[in-house]
Amino acid sequence: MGREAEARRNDRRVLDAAREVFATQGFDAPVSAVAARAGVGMGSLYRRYGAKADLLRHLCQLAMEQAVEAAEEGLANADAWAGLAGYVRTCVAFGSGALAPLAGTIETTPEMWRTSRRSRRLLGRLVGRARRAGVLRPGVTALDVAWLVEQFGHRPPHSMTAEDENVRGRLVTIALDGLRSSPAPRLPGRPPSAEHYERRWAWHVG
Amino acid sequence: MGREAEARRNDRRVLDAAREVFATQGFDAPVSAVAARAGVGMGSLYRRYGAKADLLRHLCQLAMEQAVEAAEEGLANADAWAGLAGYVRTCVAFGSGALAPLAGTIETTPEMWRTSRRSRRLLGRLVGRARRAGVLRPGVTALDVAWLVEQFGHRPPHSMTAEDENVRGRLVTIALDGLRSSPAPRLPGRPPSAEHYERRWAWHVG
DNA sequence: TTCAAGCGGAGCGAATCGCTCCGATAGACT
DNA sequence: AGTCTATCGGAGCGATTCGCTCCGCTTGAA
Repeated sequence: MGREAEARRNDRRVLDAAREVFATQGFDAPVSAVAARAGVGMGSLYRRYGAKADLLRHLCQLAMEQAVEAAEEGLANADAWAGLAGYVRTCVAFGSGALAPLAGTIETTPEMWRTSRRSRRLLGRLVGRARRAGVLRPGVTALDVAWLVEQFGHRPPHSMTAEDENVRGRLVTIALDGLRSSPAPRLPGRPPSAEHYERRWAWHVG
Repeated sequence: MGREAEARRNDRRVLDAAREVFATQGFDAPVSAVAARAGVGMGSLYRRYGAKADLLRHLCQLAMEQAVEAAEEGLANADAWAGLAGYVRTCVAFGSGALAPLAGTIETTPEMWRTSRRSRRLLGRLVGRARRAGVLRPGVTALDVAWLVEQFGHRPPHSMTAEDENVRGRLVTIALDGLRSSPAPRLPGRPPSAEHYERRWAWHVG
């Protein structure tokens, strides 16, 4: 195997190892654990990613691209409900919300913001279509769905504002009504705000 | 204020501060942060709790007692569904599942095991009553409800076994059906096992 | 056979954390 | 009022951990 091929194989291994190590040990797991898991030396890892934050950013970017892909697949489904349900299942399955604890701990690149917004725009279309088809519970917004996805693969949030409580109250109602064998009433509280959803990712220096 | 009263006040302050600090910063937050938040010196904190693990164990114990109380309140409600729903809402509200990441990181005392089992027995009665009343979705077990509560106040799990996937698949279905304005089908997968539920808390030395 | 590009991992410096120890403080008792 | 002493607060110690660098070694190419 040539050096070039080995480099590509190493990059793949590092990415897989990073996903697994950070998912199981949390994001403050040592970089050496990632390198060991990948069967790669620290030197190779740090030549590819100049710092731990770079690796984490790349992981975020890949996860968001995966979410975009899931949304496009959902929209490709002719059945509006099956498309939305498939999106949620897919995102939860690959742990889309698992990177949420990183919010505010790493600097976000413009590319990350672009991908995030693209993902949310696609989800908006998915939800809007379901609403127009009449298969969606009244009052449910795209951000409700985004929060729901994120909640399923989440450690306790780093800050619990009144808006967070509002969001959680909605999710609890959803889960409760899913549990109950009866028709579903309208959701309580206010719809989540996009500003609140984004603000968590603002980087706090120092 | 007498020394005795000050000691009691300090104990309360430490507990409140610990809950807040660990909830917002995670369980590896420094003990000094708890002391600072409580407005108490390290000496006072460490005289009451000989080690950080002692403080965490006490926090677990209190949370489980709160869950027991919530279950008893639920059973006191004549309406079987309202009782169960109230239990879930209460547990999620005070972050009953927030201590789950501690599983396996601290030694569990016999008293903790007793309270845990008492809590689950009460939840079993709550769920059984709802089932007999016909207000509960078919196939839902007490542990389904326990997992659901825990999932809503959770960072990404430390280990993702096949059984974890099974559990998560159930929760996703519940949440999805809560989202959907249609009657709810039977839950997929197998019911969660009590052994799996408990095993996470086995202490791994070293 | 020689060269150098790329690899692995030992180890450094810094930062952090759990916990101890002791001077300061303020009720309790005479 | 004066003394005693139980309790308080927090500076600092020792140990651990982690991000990252640096260098000797491997291995494919010329």
